[in-house]
Amino acid sequence: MNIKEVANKAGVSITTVSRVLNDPDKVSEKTRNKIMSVMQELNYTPNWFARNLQKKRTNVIGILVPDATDQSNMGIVKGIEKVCRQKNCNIMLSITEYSRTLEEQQIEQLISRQIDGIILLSSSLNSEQIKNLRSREVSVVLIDRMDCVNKENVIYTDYEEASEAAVNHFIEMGRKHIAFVSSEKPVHIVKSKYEGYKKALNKEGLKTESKYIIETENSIEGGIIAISKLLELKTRPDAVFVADDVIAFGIIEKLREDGVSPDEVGVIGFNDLEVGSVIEPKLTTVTKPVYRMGLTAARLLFDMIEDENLGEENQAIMLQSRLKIRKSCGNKERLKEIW
Amino acid sequence: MNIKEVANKAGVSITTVSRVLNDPDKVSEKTRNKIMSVMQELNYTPNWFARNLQKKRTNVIGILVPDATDQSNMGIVKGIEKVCRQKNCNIMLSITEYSRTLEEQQIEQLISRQIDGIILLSSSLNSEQIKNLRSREVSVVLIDRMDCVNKENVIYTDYEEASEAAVNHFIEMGRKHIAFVSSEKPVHIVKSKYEGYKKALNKEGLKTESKYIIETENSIEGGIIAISKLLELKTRPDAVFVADDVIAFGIIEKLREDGVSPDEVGVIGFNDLEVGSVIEPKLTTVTKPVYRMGLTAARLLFDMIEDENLGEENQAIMLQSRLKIRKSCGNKERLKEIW
DNA sequence: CTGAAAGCGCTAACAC
DNA sequence: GTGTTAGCGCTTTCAG
Repeated sequence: MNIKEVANKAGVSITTVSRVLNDPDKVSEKTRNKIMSVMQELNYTPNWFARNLQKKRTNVIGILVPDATDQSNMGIVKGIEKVCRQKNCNIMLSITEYSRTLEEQQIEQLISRQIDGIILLSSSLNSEQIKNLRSREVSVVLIDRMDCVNKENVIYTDYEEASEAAVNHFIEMGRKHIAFVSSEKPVHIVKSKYEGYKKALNKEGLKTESKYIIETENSIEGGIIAISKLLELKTRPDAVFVADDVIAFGIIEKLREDGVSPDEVGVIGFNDLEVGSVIEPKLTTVTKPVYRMGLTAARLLFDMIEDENLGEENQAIMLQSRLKIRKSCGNKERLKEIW
Repeated sequence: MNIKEVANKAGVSITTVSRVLNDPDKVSEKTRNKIMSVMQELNYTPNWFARNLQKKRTNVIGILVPDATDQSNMGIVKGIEKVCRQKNCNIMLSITEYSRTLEEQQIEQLISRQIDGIILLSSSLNSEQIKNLRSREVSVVLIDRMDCVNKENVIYTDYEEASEAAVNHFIEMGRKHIAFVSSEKPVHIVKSKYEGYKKALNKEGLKTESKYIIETENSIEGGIIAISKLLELKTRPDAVFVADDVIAFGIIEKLREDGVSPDEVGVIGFNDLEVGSVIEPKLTTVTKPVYRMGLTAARLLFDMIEDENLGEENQAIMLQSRLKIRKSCGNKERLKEIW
């Protein structure tokens, strides 16, 4: 089923058929109607490939996520999708499993498919590789690569500040031994959070102690393992700042089972996953505006795709995170709680 | 940058260049190396559209999910992606928001992009529409459309049986007033679960009572609202079978806050989300083999794409769900608990 | 307002 | 082993 058959059946040239597809106004209403009904009848769909052969844009963008079951990642994807739908654009989704090699391959694949642009979530590429992407014919927007600010287009959250605020909250409550628990990846996010943690401690003249810095798996199980180690220390921590709510869930559970109250060991998580409000004690956490990050990233990308000039200058956009105080941190007054 | 330039620079014809791309063996090693180095140098990527213009397959499949932040959905997608990666196939992801209209549009879009196949998660289309898809040139696999068994290719879980088993468990424990809480969508899943619930009751000569059947939003909040209604009844239920863990989380929370123990009101959820093991009391739930469903669906789809004959006969594949007994249902013995 | 014809970049017979 | 050539289905000048 192609344009030729439609043209034949309608008794016109293929040019005219093509026109009703691209410039309907330039065809008389009569012929247009005729052609359209023939299209219907023949169940005709224009061949996308033939079409794109002449055009520059494909109306497809790629999204690379490390993990498709990560709630935060998918919240971002949801935001991106929203914008794509308005733009009549399709999404190619690739999963990188936090592996640089996989990510490289997937990017090559996507580029070879002539996508218009690509959004990288917590990319594992080094900045050199990211820079090289600019020589290819795709627009690129990074999410959560704070190290590329000023060099690339990037959307991120003020992880460092937010983390500092969280740890500060512990300090204000008089906690002295504050632990930091995170997964290994994504590197840049973890690093920022750690910096914020360190900053808060240093401001108060406290030192980071390696025994209080735990790296674990990004899962509930990982949290249980991490807190178990911490509880075995001679000097237990009296607070734990956790880089991801999922890990915090495990920590909270273990603490509850061991009968350790938030007064003894406070916990603050990160990302504000919905279930944090259901566990006991309810999780104090730092919000991450995932949906908005997705929207913003997609809009930035389309700005670049649609306006060559905008592609030239890099734009870094920082969105805000804030502390959401609930019970798990041990705060009794909860003056700040508005949730 | 096209094949011609490469050919010129390498001093060969475009055919030879094309051959190193498609049939490297048919080119002498010398020329092949020469051409490949020129490709590198020129940073050449073959034009995907020109290529697919002659070929039948595009190596892209579409996946339609109602909600990208639903853990179960994305677990399935992960399984599909695994297979796609092996097959060197890309995924176009579309989100339907449980809307039939949106779904129709997205499918049209995808088909117009000449995808090889499409996997529909909890589709909202009616069976007529699904049937019509067969006249288009895409292979289709449905997930969770039990009503289409024997008529289409579908992967599903024995929701009905599993639900019956869950409700039976309540009955065995002596519960008399068992409520059923679910969201409105996805219709077919909810229906199956309800059937299982009904079956279990009827077997024991119990009747379903409309006051115990609650439809709510698929969220924690929805769960809170639902259980609140139930608690207000003159005759409170002594057990609640919930169609989705997310709703169950809300229910558990409300019950805990109100000081209602699992002995008074037991709860069993569905889907086995990871956090179910962290809340208090730990959630008894029914597993859903999401990852395996994804794998299976993708393999079925590729079988059809790769082997015309297999496309003819429909295949329905049912995977198993089972009850995972923890504390929330009020089971004291927990003999069956192996988790 | 409509049509003829020249490609878009690549593949696939078919020669040499 | 390599090149010539005819399309794939569509868009887009350029004439009429």
